[in-house]
Amino acid sequence: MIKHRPVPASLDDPLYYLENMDILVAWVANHHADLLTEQERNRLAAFSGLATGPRALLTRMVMRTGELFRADKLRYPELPVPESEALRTLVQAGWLDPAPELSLDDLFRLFTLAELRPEFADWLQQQGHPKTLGKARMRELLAEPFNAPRALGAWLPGGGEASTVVRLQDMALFDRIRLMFFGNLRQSWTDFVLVELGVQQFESVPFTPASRAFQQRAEVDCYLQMHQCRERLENGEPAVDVWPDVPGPVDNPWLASRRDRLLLELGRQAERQGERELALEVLENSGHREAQLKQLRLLERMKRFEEAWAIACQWQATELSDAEAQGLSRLLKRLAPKVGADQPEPVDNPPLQEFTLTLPKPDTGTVELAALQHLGTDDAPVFYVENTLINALFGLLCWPVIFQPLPGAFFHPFHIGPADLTREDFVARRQQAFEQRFRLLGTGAYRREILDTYKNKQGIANPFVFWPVLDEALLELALHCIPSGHLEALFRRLLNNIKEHRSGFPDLIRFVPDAEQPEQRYEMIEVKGPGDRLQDHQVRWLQFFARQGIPASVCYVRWQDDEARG
DNA sequence: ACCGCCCACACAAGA
DNA sequence: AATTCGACCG
DNA sequence: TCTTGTGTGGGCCGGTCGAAT
Ligand SMILES: [Mn+2]
Ligand SMILES: [Mn+2]
Repeated sequence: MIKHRPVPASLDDPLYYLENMDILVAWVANHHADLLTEQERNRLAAFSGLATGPRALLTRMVMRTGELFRADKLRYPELPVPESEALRTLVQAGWLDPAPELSLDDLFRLFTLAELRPEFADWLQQQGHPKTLGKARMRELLAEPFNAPRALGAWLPGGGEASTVVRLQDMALFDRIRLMFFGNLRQSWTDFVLVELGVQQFESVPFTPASRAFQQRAEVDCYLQMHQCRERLENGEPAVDVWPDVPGPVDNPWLASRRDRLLLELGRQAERQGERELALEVLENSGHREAQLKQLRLLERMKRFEEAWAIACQWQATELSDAEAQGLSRLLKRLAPKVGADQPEPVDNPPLQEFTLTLPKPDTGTVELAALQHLGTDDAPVFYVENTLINALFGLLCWPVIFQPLPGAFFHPFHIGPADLTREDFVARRQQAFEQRFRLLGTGAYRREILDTYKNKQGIANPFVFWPVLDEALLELALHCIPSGHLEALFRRLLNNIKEHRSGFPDLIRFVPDAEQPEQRYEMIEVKGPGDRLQDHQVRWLQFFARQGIPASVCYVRWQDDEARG
């Protein structure tokens, strides 16, 4: 029987992890063979040809961190053969290097302080260091004099024979197939297990065997190369050294936006490392909004006002998102006097509702909870929901649209949402389906629909639904109190830019189910403690609420004790 | 749905 | 000596 | 004083066990 969908192994099988690996390898060999080199295909075939014991042990190593392992730390009683025998086979078949060169760092990761201390005791004593050095300090001291890699026998001539260290040879290949299968490197073998355990549930969306994350090998290579760049940055490597290895501009929009984000991070690091010219170049090459703004701010700080002004003006002449307009107008306001231009006319932002509360400072709990306690009554209960409520109402109403089996949207059984969720054309590809769901808001059928979906899909992952904060009573209250016209306005803005508009909602929502006016049965409240301030995207939602007549306000909290002093 | 986001909070600098 | 941290596991 | 920018820290199954401080 041909498997159209990889199904995780039962955990009753003691070799469940091997079955999962076999499933993944077979899936890749069947559906991604054209993205592999001849050599890689042969290697995978050789893997599948290994006997159970060695294959299982190799899988265990692939699933663990790093490439180096002490043989005496590989203890897997479920194997059908002794570990030593499986190891021999793997060495003979070229999967393991039995005598790898180890750096000092490798050595210190593999062996404990107690094991290392006697080996370096004499040397440290000669240098006049105390015997009780910690592991990190000891490694620092040894780093320079012992910077050359050595085989284990040369590091530990005394006690070394008790232990062997092996190096996994083909980790890059296993990372590559994991990437091709999942379409990312954040998911892994453990996703199979979490599903079996019931910790995670994913919607079952049909996908054709032909649907996959990558169409060309060059795309996979590009992803892997950018991933390496990011890792190097995280390890503190200077931005100048990483920049030459960043792939050039790419056509694939998904990879292009990943590249934009990488360049933003690279630019940040460059700036922090004092490489201003590099930062400018890198940020200019990123299409990311924050990168563009950062480039302008850096020019401003370097007093290159004319340059910044020119770019900013050019940018402002294009179609701007709310966020761009917001960031750009702040810049233009500062730049105008520097270049002798007129102050740009201020955009007429609607005023926001505000009020101040003075509360006793609670010993425990957050400022949001303190405000909630104070504001909530039996007739007007208050909930601390932030983004979760509106997002959930949207996710539940539009469930079938979100999980519509479009080409390229789903390609393995472990998707939280469609792969193209934050891509430019996500909504356009589903416009009719969304409109159809929104029509339910006009007929009143949406309440039933949302509550039914809440019951039927309980616990199943959805990028808009955070299950632990929801319950039926909250949903019913929300559906009673929030007019459907408001919901439609909120949902349409959300769809307008999912990435930017799924967050920034106020902390609290207050329901007044018995209010006369249907428009006044609820109110959203953003709480700000002393020293906190509204974030940009919070302001943008609040301004939207104000323009739409959606009740919302900002609650500034002061602590009673501070006030006496202040 | 990309080791990233989504929040509050802390500190600095310039107007 | 007691606590914190992280790798590993199902 | 206000505004604005920037950097930080926590939390991501839950439990066990070894290692480090
Ligand atoms: Mn909040
Ligand atoms: Mn708040």
